Amino acid sequence: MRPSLTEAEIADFRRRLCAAAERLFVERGVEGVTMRHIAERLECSAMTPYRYFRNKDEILASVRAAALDRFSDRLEAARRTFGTPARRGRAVGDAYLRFALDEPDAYRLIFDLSQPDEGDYPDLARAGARAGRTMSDYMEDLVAAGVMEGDPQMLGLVYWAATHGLVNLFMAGKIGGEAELRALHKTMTRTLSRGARGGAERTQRKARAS
Amino acid sequence: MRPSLTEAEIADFRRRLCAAAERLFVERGVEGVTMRHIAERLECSAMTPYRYFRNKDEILASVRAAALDRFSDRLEAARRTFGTPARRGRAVGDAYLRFALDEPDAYRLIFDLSQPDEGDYPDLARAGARAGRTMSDYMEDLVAAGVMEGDPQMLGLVYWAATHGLVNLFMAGKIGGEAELRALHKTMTRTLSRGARGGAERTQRKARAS
DNA sequence: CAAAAATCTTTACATCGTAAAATTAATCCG
DNA sequence: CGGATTAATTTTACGATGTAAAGATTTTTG
Repeated sequence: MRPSLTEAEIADFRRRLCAAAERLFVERGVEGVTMRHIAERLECSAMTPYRYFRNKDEILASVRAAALDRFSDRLEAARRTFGTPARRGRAVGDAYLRFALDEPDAYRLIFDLSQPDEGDYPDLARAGARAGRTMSDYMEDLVAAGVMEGDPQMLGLVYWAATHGLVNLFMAGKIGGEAELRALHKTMTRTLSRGARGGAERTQRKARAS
Repeated sequence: MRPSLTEAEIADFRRRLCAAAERLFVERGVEGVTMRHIAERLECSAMTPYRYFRNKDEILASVRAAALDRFSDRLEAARRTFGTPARRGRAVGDAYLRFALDEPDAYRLIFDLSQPDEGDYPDLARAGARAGRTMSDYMEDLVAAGVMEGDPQMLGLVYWAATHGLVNLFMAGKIGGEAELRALHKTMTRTLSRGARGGAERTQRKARAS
């Protein structure tokens, strides 16, 4: 009988398919990535992808997971920077922004392709969790170094949320140019860390008083 | 000849159509709001809506603009609260969160129905601009009262972005419950205003030194 | 009552995701 | 070599979607 597909063949096809889907996303936007267009790029019929993915959503989840992993790679690389914890912290924040700025397609892909039911796609869940962990690890560094005070995970969420919101506003054209965005982000970072440190000081003062 | 539709008739039909679209969004989610379903609710043919709206996108833009206006109403009502500027400030922040919490459908509607090309829909643009202005006005209050320092519009953007990000994370189930969300938001608000005030103090110190 | 014109409905088309059936291709066994 | 077997792929088909074009309906006016 005809030989079944090798694990490697499957992996290879999946990779090529995801790459095609991503190029389509970049070239034609979200609604340009359709089964039939993907198949066209791969020079196969519209149904062939269904031997490699359950459905379109699984494809999108896979593409998104890959992008999220590239994102996490960048953040983690920044975290391995030499220098004081505070400097490393700044490096991670910068890395976030730099990723959004010089790979805007990947960034948009991560957030535009999101769907309500992430739970059904383990790869995506893993990638999402990893990115989240990277952000809170980064905060943990700062807390350990006494630069910030509070629950690192919480601080990570807030910082991440604020940065993402800023990038969103930038991409929607609500913020002038890259320079303004960078300035805003820097101010925000300073503000957040000063605010958090202020909190620590007050906590100390309170402790001393009692 | 047959009489043309009154301005009032048109407005009425538009209102009913938007209401139907919104109910569909709430009951069946984004992808449940289709031309044919809307028409069914209105007991007319699938093509009738096209006498009142250019296309589906214009309908979505209209629904979204209405929701945005309700949102702005709430924020502006909070801004009219009695008390110190700081108290009013907190009231607006709380109003934002309260809106997201007790009208989650309206909140999701505002952000889920967003599309790349808002420029083609003046109503939506106006509603969006109004909401943005409300946020920066709120910040202006705080700056005028000396609670914060910096460009109000910038502060508004950051605060709005961070709050929105927080709500997003909450709705994605990344934050435990409402209590946790409220706590996070409160911490964030405190952190941001302390940070901003810290910035002001430092600026003063700097000014005195030179 | 016929003409005119505005509203509304019907029909039709391209596109979408994908289920089911039909086809092709590659291996094994006699 | 030549079916038989079975995995991979393609073809065909279906129901939905947004909406263009054509047809039907309704109401006012001469």
